[in-house]
Amino acid sequence: MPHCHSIRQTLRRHGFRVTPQRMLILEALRSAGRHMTAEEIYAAVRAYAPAVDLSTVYRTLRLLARLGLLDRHVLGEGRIVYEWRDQPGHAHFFCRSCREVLHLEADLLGDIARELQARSGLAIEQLTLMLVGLCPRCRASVEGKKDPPASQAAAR
Amino acid sequence: MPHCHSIRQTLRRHGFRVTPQRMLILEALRSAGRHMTAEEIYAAVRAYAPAVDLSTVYRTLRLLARLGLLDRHVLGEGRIVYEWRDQPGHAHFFCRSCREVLHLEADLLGDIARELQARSGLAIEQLTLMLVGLCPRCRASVEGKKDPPASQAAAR
DNA sequence: GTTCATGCAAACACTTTGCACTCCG
DNA sequence: CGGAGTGCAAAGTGTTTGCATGAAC
Repeated sequence: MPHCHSIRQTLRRHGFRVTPQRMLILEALRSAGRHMTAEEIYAAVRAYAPAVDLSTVYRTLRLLARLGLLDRHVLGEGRIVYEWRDQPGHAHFFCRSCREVLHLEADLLGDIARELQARSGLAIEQLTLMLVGLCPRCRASVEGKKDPPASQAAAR
Repeated sequence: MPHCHSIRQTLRRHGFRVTPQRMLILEALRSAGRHMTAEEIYAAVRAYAPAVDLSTVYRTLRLLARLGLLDRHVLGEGRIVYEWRDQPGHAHFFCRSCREVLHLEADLLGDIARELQARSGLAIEQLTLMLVGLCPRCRASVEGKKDPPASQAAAR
């Protein structure tokens, strides 16, 4: 666990305790290397420590997010996910067909933030670009069929 | 009600019925001219028709969003709001201090979508730019104080 | 030893669903 | 009239909270 020490420091510096639960949750996210829902994190942690409670996961995620040790994102359909804070800025793409979530390297995000900040006088601390549509695969599979934009079948 | 006729047409065209509930919900959003949560829409509609049920509001919002008659957005903290589809594209800014939501005119959104679409091969249908930070007013009010990035008090 | 954090269970907010009746077309 | 749409009640999700026990420092 490389960042282990600095994490302990961050917790202690703000007057919080270093508990196995907190370290486990961080480690689960770090080693997964992808975003996870609270439920997924709960499952991952319980593989190591079956006694950990879901409420502890929620409490811990909120704390760690506010300490800046991990990021919280709201995806396409309102699903909330967390991820280890490493990539500086990237966008999430939600495919409405296969329900897959893709990460997009978006060098644009920094530019967008700067641009908006200059224009508006806002202090932008977090920027999330959320996209919904069809991934290349699903796009190809519906190609050819005239897709009815919102047929009765599709709308329910 | 100006758009009234084309709305009826859109519903009929897809085989859905025109009901007072559906028209009331659309009208509530149109006349409000701002985004509203399901609960807010429910309250607004009940002012005119007290018998309308909350489940009908949810069912109708989902239907109308899929027909493209209104937009569904996920805001800063995961709150879901709906709004009358008029502005082509704009971003939401959530101030973490006063919890206000500001609309930003973002001419950039179109450009961003085109850029990403070209690079990635994705079919981008919906693009939401979600910002969190401090609005100019709150920014000014915390100026001077060295704000502790995540003090114990702030973190719980 | 204090105090903070956890596990447990219960409450909570928001959204969806099953069903009989209603009313649009 | 037939079936889509509604109101009602109930269940489902995902998340938060109160409290006594247990762990971190």
